[in-house]
Amino acid sequence: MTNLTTNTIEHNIRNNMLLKHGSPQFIDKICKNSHTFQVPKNHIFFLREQQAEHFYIVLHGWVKLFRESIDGNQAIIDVLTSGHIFGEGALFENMIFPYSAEAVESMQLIRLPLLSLKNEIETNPKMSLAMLKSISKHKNQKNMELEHRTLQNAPQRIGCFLLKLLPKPESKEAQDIQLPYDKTLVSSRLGMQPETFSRALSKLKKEVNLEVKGGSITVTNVEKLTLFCCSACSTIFPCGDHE
Amino acid sequence: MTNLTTNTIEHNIRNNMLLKHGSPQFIDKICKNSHTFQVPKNHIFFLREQQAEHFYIVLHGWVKLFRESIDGNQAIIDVLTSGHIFGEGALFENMIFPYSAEAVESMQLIRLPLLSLKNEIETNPKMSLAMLKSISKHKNQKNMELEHRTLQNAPQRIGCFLLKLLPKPESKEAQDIQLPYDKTLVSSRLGMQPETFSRALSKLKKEVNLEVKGGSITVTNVEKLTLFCCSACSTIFPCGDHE
DNA sequence: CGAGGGTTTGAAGTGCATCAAATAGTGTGG
DNA sequence: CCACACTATTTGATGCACTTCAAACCCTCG
Repeated sequence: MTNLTTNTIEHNIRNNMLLKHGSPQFIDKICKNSHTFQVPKNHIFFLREQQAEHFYIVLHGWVKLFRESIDGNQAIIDVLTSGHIFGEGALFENMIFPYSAEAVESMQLIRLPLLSLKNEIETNPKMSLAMLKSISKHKNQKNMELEHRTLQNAPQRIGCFLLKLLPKPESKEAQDIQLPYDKTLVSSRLGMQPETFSRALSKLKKEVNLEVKGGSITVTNVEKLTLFCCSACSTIFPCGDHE
Repeated sequence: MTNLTTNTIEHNIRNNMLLKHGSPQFIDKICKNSHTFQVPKNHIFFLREQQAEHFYIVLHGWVKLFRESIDGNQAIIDVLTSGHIFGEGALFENMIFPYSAEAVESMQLIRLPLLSLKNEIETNPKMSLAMLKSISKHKNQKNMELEHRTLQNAPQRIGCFLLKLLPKPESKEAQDIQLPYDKTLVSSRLGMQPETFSRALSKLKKEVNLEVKGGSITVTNVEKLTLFCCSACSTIFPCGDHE
């Protein structure tokens, strides 16, 4: 392990919303027991139901967390990128991963020992409070997603997804967005078919004056977009369904 | 407050999955600061966005937790009965209720001080761990619900709802079920219209040999029902989407 | 018995899925 | 740098699931 990677790892751990609340000893320990590695595109590197010994931080690239039904369909749990951790949920599931994880593209990860985290949560009140905050936030996002599925149609859900990508959420100015991963994945993240996504996006485009060129989208009228999406929803953007 | 109610309250607190992990001083304190009261049918007794000072335990009856969109539709978050607590989520939302609460029928509640709970979580590691377990479980249920919305159709979602009501989940015998609240509410809990519910239930009835008489349902073939619902899902019943 | 809410049924419409095929875009080896 | 292969995306045609609107039915309760 080069000094550079060590620094990168430490930097990532110290900046992670959850881990940074750990004690110095804890940080030290997991840094020492950490490991970075590369995952090739489309590689599934752990499976749901599998015994969990590690959790992960994304250094670079995107991971897809998902579950598969008996008859072969999949439901996307989340799609994460740099700085986000995952796999830690196994702590509350008898050390069994509650979802599978696949590299959306070639990707770099930090692997960290789950037992150390478990121990830190159990012994450091600061850490367990941080964990509470973190899970609670996730739970809220899930509630928002469920609300979206219930109350919003396909174009509105797409619009909401775009709003979350705005570089300056608070500003009303025209803004450029780049879709973070391919449209097929976006569509399944939003619980619809690729064809539906395509058609819904062009409907949205007409409705709120987007400019779409491949994965690049310009939102000319943020207010119009906000109104279009959030009127079906319990909260107006920015609504907390973030990160 | 009669002695009887005091005992009832204490009994409920000591048996609550979350609160029972509190310290004796905490239990004492919240018992002293507790209050039971009756809520008439259809009464909305707190609103989303409202400042939260209390959380609640259901003594008797059913509460509907929900959010309302700008243009007047509602999304059901949960429907709870005896022994369940709610409103505690405000702790992680700057003491603001993240949903509204309405009595589905005339109902009895225990009201408890939220700040005491906050304090206990912050000072008693046992309690914060219990809270972690509790929220984590809720988060999982939300993930399951989202999966169901994505992968199951209306009859399957209803079937899944019925499975959770089985008095002997592990047994394969024919079993009787009573719908816990009216069909309109069940349907919106499952994210569908009452008409859809009605039609989907009769489809399910043909498909897996149910006997339906108003709100009473006999599942004659548990295995068939399980297969029908869970083949669309990532886990076979009993699947953890419970309580 | 009659009023009112819950539930079912019917008819028609809408949105999304599915299947099939065309098109655009990307990376590869020559 | 081009042609090819392969994948992502779009478009068209059609079907199905769920919704919507309307009306009938049923049940309970005063």
